[in-house]
Amino acid sequence: MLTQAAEDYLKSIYKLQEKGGKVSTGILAEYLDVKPASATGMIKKLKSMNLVSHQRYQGVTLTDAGKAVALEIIRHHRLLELYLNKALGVPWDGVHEEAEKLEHVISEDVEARMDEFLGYPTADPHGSPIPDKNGVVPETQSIPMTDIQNGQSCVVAEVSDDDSALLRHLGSFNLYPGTAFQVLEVAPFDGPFTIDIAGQQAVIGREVAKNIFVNKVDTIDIA
Amino acid sequence: MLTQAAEDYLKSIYKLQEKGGKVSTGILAEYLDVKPASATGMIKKLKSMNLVSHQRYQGVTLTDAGKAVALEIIRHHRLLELYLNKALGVPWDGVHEEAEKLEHVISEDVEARMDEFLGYPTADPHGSPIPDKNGVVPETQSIPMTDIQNGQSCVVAEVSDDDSALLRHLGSFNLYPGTAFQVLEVAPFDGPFTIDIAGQQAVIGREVAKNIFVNKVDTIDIA
DNA sequence: AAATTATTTTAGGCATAACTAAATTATATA
DNA sequence: TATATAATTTAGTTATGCCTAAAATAATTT
Repeated sequence: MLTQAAEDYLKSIYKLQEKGGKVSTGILAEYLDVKPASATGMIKKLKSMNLVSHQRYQGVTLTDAGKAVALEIIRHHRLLELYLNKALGVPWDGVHEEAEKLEHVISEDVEARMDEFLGYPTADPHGSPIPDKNGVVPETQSIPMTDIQNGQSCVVAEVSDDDSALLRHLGSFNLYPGTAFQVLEVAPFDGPFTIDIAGQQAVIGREVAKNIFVNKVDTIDIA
Repeated sequence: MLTQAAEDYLKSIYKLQEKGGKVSTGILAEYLDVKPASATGMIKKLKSMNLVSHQRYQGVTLTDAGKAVALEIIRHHRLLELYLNKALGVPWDGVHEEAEKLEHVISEDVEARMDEFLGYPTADPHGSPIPDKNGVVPETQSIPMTDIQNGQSCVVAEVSDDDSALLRHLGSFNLYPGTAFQVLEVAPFDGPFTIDIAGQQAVIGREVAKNIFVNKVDTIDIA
C-alpha cells in the first residue's frame, strides 16, 4: 500500500506532466507546497518502487505503473466529486475538498458501485474527464477562454476545481460546464470579457477567465 | 484534530464501557490488539486532552467530551454502514470494513446529507442503534439469544457487525434484524439451538447464538 | 570562466504509535 | 501478614513517514 503523501505526489506529477512534459523537482515542490529537498526525497522513494523515472537534475516522469496509480486516484477523485454532487447534493464548490480526503480510502468495490449509479460518466462537475477503470482518459479539446475573440459563441467545457470561492463566483453567473455564452466585448490591454449568458450580461475578469476552458460553437441555441 | 488511532481508542473505550463499567488497561489493550504498555501511553495522551479520566491502576472512563467524540465516530460508522448498504447495495457483510476507513474522514455535512437520504434512521444494517446528531443513543432492550428457552418466539434485534464470515452465515438463514423465528429445541449441555424461520428449520451453534440479540414476542406472524 | 540558479545530498527534527524490559502497585493466597 | 501472582506503569527503544536547513554538486546563464 502507498501512503497518502505518495499518492498525492503521483497525482501531482501526472497533472504537471499533462501541462508541460518533464516535471522538475522545483515545480513539483512548489505545487505541493514543500521544499525541494522534500520532493527529492519522495522522488527517490517512488523511484525505488518503480513508479517514476528520474535521473539527477533531469526531472521526473511517471512510469506506466506510476501513471496507472495516478489515474486511479484521479478517477477516485472525480467520480467522488460527481457522486457527492449528484447523489447527495453537495454543492459544486464543496466537492473537491471532500473528495480530496475520500479518494485515498474508498475501495474499488464502492467505486464501481458509484460508477454504475452514475451511469458510467465521463466528466466530473467541473468538466474534468473521468478516466475509465482501465485508465483511459476521455479525449477533450477545449481551449482557454482567454483565446476567444469578440463575437464568438462558446460552451463551457471545464473549470478549475480547487478554488471554491471562484466556483461560487462562476456559479452565480451559471457558468457550469455545458452553459453556452457569447463574448460581446474583450477590453483592450488584457482587460475583462463582457459576455452574454442566456440574455444576461456579465463581466468576467481575465484572471477568472484563465480558469475557464471552452468549446467554440457557431451559434447559440436560444432556449 | 484527533489521530485515527486516538479516535479508535475512544470508540473502543466507549464500547467496553457499555458492557462493564470501568475499562482496565489490559482489557482495552486486548480489544485493540496492542500491548498494555501501548494502551497506557495513549490513555495518558487522551487524558492530557481531557477526553478520558484515569487514575493509575483504576481503569479509564470517558469524560463528557470524550464520550461526545466516541459517539460521533460511532454515528459516522453506523450511518455509513446503512448508507453503503441502502444507497450503493454493498452487502451487509462488507459494510463494516468499508465504514471503518470512511468514518475517520467523512465531513459533518456529508453525514447530514446521508442521514436525510436515509430518513433519519435509528439502526444500522446489523441492528446497532445510531446515535443522533446530539449524541443521544436510541434505547434498545434486546437480550442474548442464549437466554431464550424452548418454544419461545423472538425477532432478531441486533448481531455483531465485525465478523463477515459470521454475517454471511447468518444471511444464509435470513437472520437479519427484524426476522422472526421460534426456538424449537435447545440441546442440553450448552448445545446448539434448533429454530424455525418462516417454516424452514435451522441449527444454530452456541458460539453463533452468542452474537445474536433478540426481542421476545408472544406469537410469530405467519406471513 | 565566473556567477547564478537549481537540484541533490546530508544530517537531523518532529510526530505518531508501536514495542520490550524492568519497576511498581494491587490483589489473591497461604 | 507475608508472599506470590497479576496488572499496570515507567523508561527507553524502534520504526515509519515526512519534513527542513545547510552544504555540496550540477546545470545554466552572462
